[in-house]
Amino acid sequence: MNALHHCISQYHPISVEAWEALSKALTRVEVPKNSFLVKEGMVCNKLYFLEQGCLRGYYNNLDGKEVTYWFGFENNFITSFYSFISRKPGIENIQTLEDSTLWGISFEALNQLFDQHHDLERLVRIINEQYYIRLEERLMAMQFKTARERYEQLLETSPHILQRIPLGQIASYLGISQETLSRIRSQV
Amino acid sequence: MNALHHCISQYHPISVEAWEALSKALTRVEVPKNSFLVKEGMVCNKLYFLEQGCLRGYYNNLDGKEVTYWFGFENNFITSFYSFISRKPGIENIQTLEDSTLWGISFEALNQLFDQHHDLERLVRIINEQYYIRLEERLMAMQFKTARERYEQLLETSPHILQRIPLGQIASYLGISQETLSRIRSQV
DNA sequence: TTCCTTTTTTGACAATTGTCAAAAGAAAGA
DNA sequence: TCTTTCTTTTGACAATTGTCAAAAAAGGAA
Repeated sequence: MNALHHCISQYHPISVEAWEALSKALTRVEVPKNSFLVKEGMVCNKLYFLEQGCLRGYYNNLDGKEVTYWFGFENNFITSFYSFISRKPGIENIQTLEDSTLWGISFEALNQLFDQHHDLERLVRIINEQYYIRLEERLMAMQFKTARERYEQLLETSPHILQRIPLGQIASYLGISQETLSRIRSQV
Repeated sequence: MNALHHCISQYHPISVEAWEALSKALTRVEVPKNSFLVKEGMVCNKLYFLEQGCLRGYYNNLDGKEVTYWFGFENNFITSFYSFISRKPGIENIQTLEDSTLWGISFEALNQLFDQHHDLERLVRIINEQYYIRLEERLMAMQFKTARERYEQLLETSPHILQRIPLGQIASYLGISQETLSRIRSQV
Protein backbone atom coordinates (compact mmCIF):
# COMPACT_ATOMS: atom_id res chain seq x y z
CA MET A 1 0.00 0.00 0.00
CA ASN A 2 3.04 2.25 0.40
CA ALA A 3 3.50 2.27 -3.34
CA LEU A 4 -0.01 3.65 -3.78
CA HIS A 5 0.52 6.30 -1.12
CA HIS A 6 3.73 7.36 -2.75
CA CYS A 7 2.14 7.39 -6.18
CA ILE A 8 -0.80 9.46 -4.97
CA SER A 9 1.40 12.03 -3.31
CA GLN A 10 3.12 12.67 -6.60
CA TYR A 11 -0.18 13.72 -8.12
CA HIS A 12 -1.79 15.56 -5.19
CA PRO A 13 -1.19 15.13 -1.45
CA ILE A 14 -4.30 14.19 0.51
CA SER A 15 -5.16 14.56 4.16
CA VAL A 16 -4.40 11.84 6.70
CA GLU A 17 -8.12 11.26 7.17
CA ALA A 18 -8.71 10.87 3.47
CA TRP A 19 -5.87 8.40 3.20
CA GLU A 20 -7.16 6.39 6.13
CA ALA A 21 -10.63 6.25 4.66
CA LEU A 22 -9.24 5.25 1.30
CA SER A 23 -7.03 2.53 2.79
CA LYS A 24 -10.02 0.99 4.53
CA ALA A 25 -11.98 0.88 1.30
CA LEU A 26 -9.23 -0.89 -0.63
CA THR A 27 -9.08 -4.62 -1.21
CA ARG A 28 -5.88 -6.40 -2.04
CA VAL A 29 -6.17 -8.60 -5.11
CA GLU A 30 -3.62 -11.17 -6.20
CA VAL A 31 -4.09 -12.56 -9.67
CA PRO A 32 -1.98 -15.23 -11.39
CA LYS A 33 -0.68 -14.77 -14.91
CA ASN A 34 -3.16 -15.05 -17.77
CA SER A 35 -6.27 -14.50 -15.71
CA PHE A 36 -8.93 -11.88 -16.29
CA LEU A 37 -9.75 -8.89 -14.16
CA VAL A 38 -12.47 -7.76 -16.56
CA LYS A 39 -14.25 -9.62 -19.35
CA GLU A 40 -16.18 -8.13 -22.22
CA GLY A 41 -19.91 -7.81 -21.69
CA MET A 42 -19.62 -7.11 -17.96
CA VAL A 43 -19.85 -3.82 -16.13
CA CYS A 44 -16.45 -3.05 -14.64
CA ASN A 45 -17.12 -2.08 -11.07
CA LYS A 46 -13.59 -1.62 -9.81
CA LEU A 47 -10.77 0.81 -10.10
CA TYR A 48 -7.40 -0.80 -9.48
CA PHE A 49 -3.93 0.31 -8.59
CA LEU A 50 -1.28 -2.05 -9.91
CA GLU A 51 1.39 -2.61 -7.29
CA GLN A 52 3.25 -5.44 -8.98
CA GLY A 53 2.87 -7.15 -12.32
CA CYS A 54 1.68 -6.31 -15.75
CA LEU A 55 -1.66 -6.25 -17.59
CA ARG A 56 -3.15 -5.46 -20.93
CA GLY A 57 -6.51 -4.20 -22.14
CA TYR A 58 -7.78 -5.64 -25.38
CA TYR A 59 -10.93 -6.33 -27.29
CA ASN A 60 -11.93 -8.74 -30.02
CA ASN A 61 -12.63 -6.92 -33.25
CA LEU A 62 -15.03 -8.01 -35.97
CA ASP A 63 -12.43 -10.18 -37.71
CA GLY A 64 -11.97 -12.16 -34.51
CA LYS A 65 -8.59 -10.62 -33.85
CA GLU A 66 -7.41 -9.46 -30.47
CA VAL A 67 -6.72 -5.76 -30.45
CA THR A 68 -4.50 -4.58 -27.60
CA TYR A 69 -4.88 -0.92 -26.79
CA TRP A 70 -3.07 -0.43 -23.52
CA PHE A 71 -0.60 -2.00 -21.14
CA GLY A 72 -0.49 -1.47 -17.40
CA PHE A 73 2.64 -1.64 -15.30
CA GLU A 74 3.62 -0.98 -11.70
CA ASN A 75 2.08 2.20 -10.25
CA ASN A 76 -0.54 2.52 -12.96
CA PHE A 77 -4.23 2.91 -12.30
CA ILE A 78 -6.23 0.27 -14.08
CA THR A 79 -9.85 -0.01 -15.03
CA SER A 80 -12.08 -0.50 -18.01
CA PHE A 81 -12.59 3.24 -18.14
CA TYR A 82 -15.65 3.47 -20.34
CA SER A 83 -17.50 0.79 -18.42
CA PHE A 84 -16.43 1.98 -14.96
CA ILE A 85 -17.51 5.55 -15.69
CA SER A 86 -20.67 4.92 -17.69
CA ARG A 87 -21.83 1.89 -15.64
CA LYS A 88 -22.50 0.01 -18.85
CA PRO A 89 -21.08 -3.26 -20.19
CA GLY A 90 -17.86 -2.73 -22.11
CA ILE A 91 -16.15 -4.60 -24.90
CA GLU A 92 -12.86 -4.62 -23.06
CA ASN A 93 -10.95 -7.53 -21.56
CA ILE A 94 -8.28 -6.91 -18.95
CA GLN A 95 -5.80 -9.72 -18.64
CA THR A 96 -2.76 -10.25 -16.45
CA LEU A 97 0.42 -10.85 -18.43
CA GLU A 98 2.34 -11.68 -15.26
CA ASP A 99 1.36 -12.68 -11.73
CA SER A 100 0.03 -9.41 -10.40
CA THR A 101 -0.83 -7.68 -7.15
CA LEU A 102 -3.41 -4.93 -7.17
CA TRP A 103 -5.48 -2.79 -4.84
CA GLY A 104 -9.09 -2.38 -5.83
CA ILE A 105 -11.92 -0.08 -4.88
CA SER A 106 -15.52 -0.30 -6.01
CA PHE A 107 -17.34 2.46 -7.87
CA GLU A 108 -19.78 2.92 -5.01
CA ALA A 109 -17.09 3.08 -2.35
CA LEU A 110 -15.09 5.55 -4.38
CA ASN A 111 -18.05 7.84 -4.86
CA GLN A 112 -18.91 7.68 -1.18
CA LEU A 113 -15.37 8.75 -0.45
CA PHE A 114 -15.77 11.62 -2.90
CA ASP A 115 -18.73 12.87 -0.87
CA GLN A 116 -16.80 12.70 2.37
CA HIS A 117 -13.39 13.87 1.22
CA HIS A 118 -13.23 16.69 -1.24
CA ASP A 119 -9.47 16.30 -1.55
CA LEU A 120 -9.87 12.71 -2.71
CA GLU A 121 -12.11 13.83 -5.52
CA ARG A 122 -9.55 16.47 -6.40
CA LEU A 123 -6.86 13.81 -6.47
CA VAL A 124 -8.86 11.73 -8.90
CA ARG A 125 -9.62 14.77 -11.05
CA ILE A 126 -5.93 15.51 -11.27
CA ILE A 127 -4.99 11.91 -12.03
CA ASN A 128 -7.65 11.82 -14.74
CA GLU A 129 -6.20 14.95 -16.27
CA GLN A 130 -2.72 13.47 -16.39
CA TYR A 131 -4.03 10.30 -18.00
CA TYR A 132 -5.90 12.46 -20.49
CA ILE A 133 -2.68 14.17 -21.50
CA ARG A 134 -0.99 10.81 -22.03
CA LEU A 135 -3.85 9.63 -24.18
CA GLU A 136 -3.68 12.80 -26.22
CA GLU A 137 0.00 12.22 -26.89
CA ARG A 138 -0.71 8.71 -28.01
CA LEU A 139 -3.45 9.86 -30.33
CA MET A 140 -1.17 12.43 -31.90
CA ALA A 141 1.50 9.79 -32.51
CA MET A 142 -1.08 7.50 -34.03
CA GLN A 143 -2.39 10.22 -36.27
CA PHE A 144 0.77 11.73 -37.62
CA LYS A 145 3.66 9.34 -37.24
CA THR A 146 4.71 6.36 -39.33
CA ALA A 147 4.90 2.87 -37.88
CA ARG A 148 8.67 3.18 -37.56
CA GLU A 149 8.43 6.51 -35.76
CA ARG A 150 5.87 5.16 -33.34
CA TYR A 151 8.09 2.18 -32.59
CA GLU A 152 11.10 4.41 -32.02
CA GLN A 153 9.05 6.64 -29.73
CA LEU A 154 8.03 3.57 -27.75
CA LEU A 155 11.66 2.52 -27.50
CA GLU A 156 12.50 5.90 -26.01
CA THR A 157 9.60 6.43 -23.69
CA SER A 158 8.72 2.90 -22.59
CA PRO A 159 11.59 0.52 -23.26
CA HIS A 160 10.32 -1.74 -20.46
CA ILE A 161 7.33 -2.66 -22.63
CA LEU A 162 9.68 -4.29 -25.13
CA GLN A 163 11.14 -6.54 -22.47
CA ARG A 164 7.92 -7.70 -20.89
CA ILE A 165 5.38 -7.99 -23.69
CA PRO A 166 5.17 -10.37 -26.69
CA LEU A 167 5.82 -8.72 -30.05
CA GLY A 168 2.38 -9.42 -31.44
CA GLN A 169 0.73 -7.49 -28.64
CA ILE A 170 3.11 -4.57 -29.03
CA ALA A 171 2.38 -4.47 -32.76
CA SER A 172 -1.32 -4.37 -32.04
CA TYR A 173 -0.77 -1.58 -29.52
CA LEU A 174 1.13 0.38 -32.15
CA GLY A 175 -1.58 -0.25 -34.70
CA ILE A 176 0.57 -2.26 -37.10
CA SER A 177 0.91 -5.90 -38.05
CA GLN A 178 3.31 -8.15 -36.23
CA GLU A 179 5.24 -8.81 -39.44
CA THR A 180 5.77 -5.12 -40.06
CA LEU A 181 7.01 -4.58 -36.52
CA SER A 182 9.37 -7.49 -36.84
CA ARG A 183 10.82 -6.00 -40.02
CA ILE A 184 11.10 -2.53 -38.52
CA ARG A 185 12.90 -3.96 -35.54
CA SER A 186 15.43 -5.81 -37.69
CA GLN A 187 16.34 -2.62 -39.53
CA VAL A 188 16.82 -0.18 -36.65
CA MET B 1 -24.95 31.80 -20.73
CA ASN B 2 -28.10 29.69 -20.80
CA ALA B 3 -26.44 27.32 -23.21
CA LEU B 4 -23.65 26.72 -20.72
CA HIS B 5 -26.03 26.16 -17.86
CA HIS B 6 -28.00 23.70 -19.91
CA CYS B 7 -24.85 21.93 -21.02
CA ILE B 8 -23.54 21.68 -17.46
CA SER B 9 -26.77 20.25 -16.13
CA GLN B 10 -26.52 17.41 -18.60
CA TYR B 11 -23.24 16.37 -17.04
CA HIS B 12 -23.90 17.06 -13.35
CA PRO B 13 -26.31 19.52 -11.77
CA ILE B 14 -24.67 22.07 -9.51
CA SER B 15 -26.05 24.18 -6.69
CA VAL B 16 -27.47 27.65 -7.27
CA GLU B 17 -24.59 29.18 -5.33
CA ALA B 18 -22.00 27.34 -7.40
CA TRP B 19 -23.65 28.48 -10.61
CA GLU B 20 -23.77 32.08 -9.41
CA ALA B 21 -20.12 32.03 -8.46
CA LEU B 22 -19.22 30.46 -11.77
CA SER B 23 -21.25 33.00 -13.75
CA LYS B 24 -19.45 35.84 -12.05
CA ALA B 25 -16.07 34.40 -12.94
CA LEU B 26 -16.89 34.01 -16.63
CA THR B 27 -15.92 36.49 -19.31
CA ARG B 28 -17.70 36.71 -22.61
CA VAL B 29 -15.34 36.60 -25.58
CA GLU B 30 -16.29 37.38 -29.16
CA VAL B 31 -13.75 36.44 -31.76
CA PRO B 32 -13.96 37.01 -35.51
CA LYS B 33 -13.21 34.26 -38.00
CA ASN B 34 -9.58 33.27 -38.48
CA SER B 35 -8.27 34.73 -35.25
CA PHE B 36 -6.34 32.93 -32.57
CA LEU B 37 -7.44 32.08 -29.08
CA VAL B 38 -4.17 30.33 -28.30
CA LYS B 39 -0.84 30.44 -30.07
CA GLU B 40 2.00 27.95 -29.80
CA GLY B 41 4.66 28.81 -27.25
CA MET B 42 2.27 30.45 -24.83
CA VAL B 43 0.77 29.09 -21.64
CA CYS B 44 -2.95 28.70 -22.16
CA ASN B 45 -4.56 30.25 -19.12
CA LYS B 46 -8.21 29.92 -20.04
CA LEU B 47 -10.85 27.29 -20.27
CA TYR B 48 -13.60 28.21 -22.73
CA PHE B 49 -17.12 27.17 -23.41
CA LEU B 50 -18.07 27.65 -27.05
CA GLU B 51 -21.55 29.10 -27.33
CA GLN B 52 -21.57 29.87 -31.02
CA GLY B 53 -19.10 29.25 -33.79
CA CYS B 54 -16.43 26.75 -34.65
CA LEU B 55 -12.73 26.30 -33.87
CA ARG B 56 -9.87 23.97 -34.52
CA GLY B 57 -6.73 22.98 -32.62
CA TYR B 58 -3.65 22.38 -34.69
CA TYR B 59 0.12 22.42 -34.50
CA ASN B 60 2.91 22.83 -37.00
CA ASN B 61 4.85 19.62 -37.39
CA LEU B 62 8.51 19.30 -38.31
CA ASP B 63 7.80 19.38 -42.06
CA GLY B 64 6.09 22.74 -41.65
CA LYS B 65 2.67 21.25 -42.18
CA GLU B 66 -0.37 22.17 -40.16
CA VAL B 67 -1.72 19.20 -38.29
CA THR B 68 -5.30 19.55 -37.12
CA TYR B 69 -6.20 17.33 -34.23
CA TRP B 70 -9.55 18.52 -33.03
CA PHE B 71 -12.53 20.66 -33.93
CA GLY B 72 -14.78 22.49 -31.50
CA PHE B 73 -18.43 23.25 -32.07
CA GLU B 74 -21.32 24.71 -30.11
CA ASN B 75 -21.50 23.47 -26.51
CA ASN B 76 -17.98 22.13 -26.47
CA PHE B 77 -15.41 22.97 -23.84
CA ILE B 78 -12.27 24.34 -25.39
CA THR B 79 -8.74 24.74 -24.14
CA SER B 80 -5.21 23.79 -24.95
CA PHE B 81 -5.50 20.96 -22.49
CA TYR B 82 -1.86 20.07 -21.96
CA SER B 83 -0.86 23.69 -21.47
CA PHE B 84 -3.83 24.63 -19.32
CA ILE B 85 -3.30 21.67 -16.98
CA SER B 86 0.48 21.60 -16.82
CA ARG B 87 0.94 25.39 -16.83
CA LYS B 88 3.62 25.06 -19.48
CA PRO B 89 3.86 26.46 -23.01
CA GLY B 90 2.17 24.22 -25.54
CA ILE B 91 2.68 23.61 -29.24
CA GLU B 92 -0.98 24.07 -29.97
CA ASN B 93 -2.74 26.82 -31.90
CA ILE B 94 -6.45 27.36 -31.45
CA GLN B 95 -8.06 29.19 -34.33
CA THR B 96 -11.61 30.28 -35.02
CA LEU B 97 -13.00 28.88 -38.28
CA GLU B 98 -16.11 31.05 -37.99
CA ASP B 99 -17.02 34.15 -36.00
CA SER B 100 -17.34 32.73 -32.51
CA THR B 101 -18.77 33.55 -29.10
CA LEU B 102 -17.23 31.94 -26.05
CA TRP B 103 -17.26 32.14 -22.27
CA GLY B 104 -13.86 31.98 -20.63
CA ILE B 105 -12.55 31.37 -17.14
CA SER B 106 -8.96 31.61 -15.99
CA PHE B 107 -7.05 28.74 -14.40
CA GLU B 108 -6.73 30.63 -11.13
CA ALA B 109 -10.39 31.56 -10.96
CA LEU B 110 -11.42 28.01 -11.73
CA ASN B 111 -9.22 26.57 -9.01
CA GLN B 112 -10.49 29.09 -6.50
CA LEU B 113 -13.99 27.97 -7.35
CA PHE B 114 -12.94 24.37 -6.81
CA ASP B 115 -11.89 25.27 -3.27
CA GLN B 116 -15.19 26.95 -2.54
CA HIS B 117 -17.58 24.65 -4.36
CA HIS B 118 -16.97 20.95 -4.16
CA ASP B 119 -19.77 20.30 -6.62
CA LEU B 120 -18.07 22.44 -9.26
CA GLU B 121 -14.95 20.34 -8.99
CA ARG B 122 -17.10 17.26 -9.29
CA LEU B 123 -18.70 18.69 -12.42
CA VAL B 124 -15.33 19.22 -14.00
CA ARG B 125 -14.17 15.77 -12.99
CA ILE B 126 -17.21 14.29 -14.68
CA ILE B 127 -16.81 16.39 -17.81
CA ASN B 128 -13.15 15.38 -17.99
CA GLU B 129 -14.16 11.76 -17.79
CA GLN B 130 -16.61 12.09 -20.64
CA TYR B 131 -14.03 13.83 -22.78
CA TYR B 132 -11.58 11.06 -21.91
CA ILE B 133 -14.01 8.46 -23.21
CA ARG B 134 -14.41 10.35 -26.47
CA LEU B 135 -10.67 10.57 -26.89
CA GLU B 136 -10.36 6.86 -26.24
CA GLU B 137 -12.87 6.12 -28.98
CA ARG B 138 -10.97 8.30 -31.37
CA LEU B 139 -7.69 6.58 -30.53
CA MET B 140 -9.24 3.20 -31.14
CA ALA B 141 -10.53 4.29 -34.53
CA MET B 142 -7.13 5.68 -35.41
CA GLN B 143 -5.40 2.51 -34.34
CA PHE B 144 -7.56 -0.12 -35.94
CA LYS B 145 -9.60 1.33 -38.74
CA THR B 146 -8.70 2.12 -42.32
CA ALA B 147 -8.91 5.64 -43.71
CA ARG B 148 -12.20 4.82 -45.41
CA GLU B 149 -13.70 3.40 -42.21
CA ARG B 150 -12.64 6.44 -40.23
CA TYR B 151 -14.24 8.71 -42.81
CA GLU B 152 -17.46 6.73 -42.76
CA GLN B 153 -17.50 6.82 -38.98
CA LEU B 154 -17.11 10.59 -39.11
CA LEU B 155 -19.98 10.78 -41.58
CA GLU B 156 -22.18 8.92 -39.13
CA THR B 157 -21.19 10.52 -35.87
CA SER B 158 -20.33 14.09 -36.89
CA PRO B 159 -21.82 14.91 -40.29
CA HIS B 160 -21.83 18.61 -39.34
CA ILE B 161 -18.04 18.62 -39.51
CA LEU B 162 -18.25 17.87 -43.22
CA GLN B 163 -20.40 20.91 -43.85
CA ARG B 164 -18.40 23.43 -41.89
CA ILE B 165 -14.75 22.49 -42.30
CA PRO B 166 -12.46 22.53 -45.36
CA LEU B 167 -11.50 19.10 -46.68
CA GLY B 168 -7.80 19.52 -46.03
CA GLN B 169 -8.38 20.07 -42.34
CA ILE B 170 -10.71 17.10 -42.10
CA ALA B 171 -8.12 14.91 -43.81
CA SER B 172 -5.52 16.05 -41.32
CA TYR B 173 -7.93 15.32 -38.46
CA LEU B 174 -8.45 11.82 -39.83
CA GLY B 175 -4.72 11.32 -40.20
CA ILE B 176 -4.74 10.97 -44.00
CA SER B 177 -3.73 13.12 -46.95
CA GLN B 178 -6.21 15.45 -48.57
CA GLU B 179 -5.91 13.62 -51.87
CA THR B 180 -6.75 10.29 -50.28
CA LEU B 181 -9.79 11.76 -48.57
CA SER B 182 -10.93 13.32 -51.82
CA ARG B 183 -10.69 9.94 -53.55
CA ILE B 184 -12.47 8.12 -50.74
CA ARG B 185 -15.25 10.65 -50.83
CA SER B 186 -15.75 10.26 -54.58
CA GLN B 187 -16.14 6.50 -54.19
CA VAL B 188 -18.59 6.27 -51.32
C1' DT C 1 -19.90 40.20 -63.83
C1' DT C 2 -14.79 39.45 -63.82
C1' DC C 3 -10.63 38.60 -61.65
C1' DC C 4 -8.12 36.53 -58.05
C1' DT C 5 -7.53 33.33 -54.42
C1' DT C 6 -8.51 29.19 -52.19
C1' DT C 7 -10.16 24.59 -52.22
C1' DT C 8 -10.90 20.23 -54.35
C1' DT C 9 -10.10 16.76 -57.76
C1' DT C 10 -7.41 13.93 -60.83
C1' DG C 11 -3.34 11.41 -62.78
C1' DA C 12 0.99 9.03 -62.41
C1' DC C 13 3.94 6.94 -59.65
C1' DA C 14 6.38 5.65 -55.23
C1' DA C 15 6.52 4.25 -50.50
C1' DT C 16 4.48 2.03 -46.73
C1' DT C 17 2.12 -1.46 -44.71
C1' DG C 18 -0.78 -5.68 -44.76
C1' DT C 19 -1.72 -10.65 -45.76
C1' DC C 20 -0.73 -15.36 -46.26
C1' DA C 21 2.30 -19.12 -45.79
C1' DA C 22 6.24 -21.23 -44.18
C1' DA C 23 10.49 -21.54 -41.62
C1' DA C 24 13.25 -20.58 -37.64
C1' DG C 25 13.79 -19.77 -32.89
C1' DA C 26 12.57 -19.71 -27.99
C1' DA C 27 10.14 -21.21 -24.03
C1' DA C 28 7.67 -24.62 -21.20
C1' DG C 29 6.46 -29.15 -19.66
C1' DA C 30 7.11 -34.20 -19.33
C1' DT D 1 16.93 -34.36 -22.25
C1' DC D 2 13.28 -34.33 -25.85
C1' DT D 3 8.84 -32.89 -27.37
C1' DT D 4 5.35 -29.69 -27.85
C1' DT D 5 3.73 -25.20 -28.11
C1' DC D 6 4.15 -20.46 -28.69
C1' DT D 7 6.63 -16.56 -30.63
C1' DT D 8 9.30 -14.32 -34.09
C1' DT D 9 11.24 -13.89 -38.61
C1' DT D 10 11.33 -14.14 -43.59
C1' DG D 11 9.63 -14.24 -48.46
C1' DA D 12 6.43 -13.10 -52.05
C1' DC D 13 2.96 -10.41 -53.35
C1' DA D 14 -1.17 -7.28 -52.92
C1' DA D 15 -3.59 -3.38 -51.09
C1' DT D 16 -3.53 1.04 -49.13
C1' DT D 17 -1.99 5.44 -48.76
C1' DG D 18 1.28 9.26 -49.77
C1' DT D 19 3.62 12.69 -52.85
C1' DC D 20 4.06 15.82 -56.52
C1' DA D 21 2.15 18.34 -60.19
C1' DA D 22 -1.48 20.13 -62.68
C1' DA D 23 -6.28 20.95 -63.76
C1' DA D 24 -10.86 21.96 -62.35
C1' DA D 25 -14.14 23.94 -59.31
C1' DA D 26 -15.75 27.01 -55.86
C1' DG D 27 -15.78 31.16 -53.24
C1' DG D 28 -14.80 36.27 -52.38
C1' DA D 29 -13.90 40.95 -53.51
C1' DA D 30 -14.05 44.87 -56.49
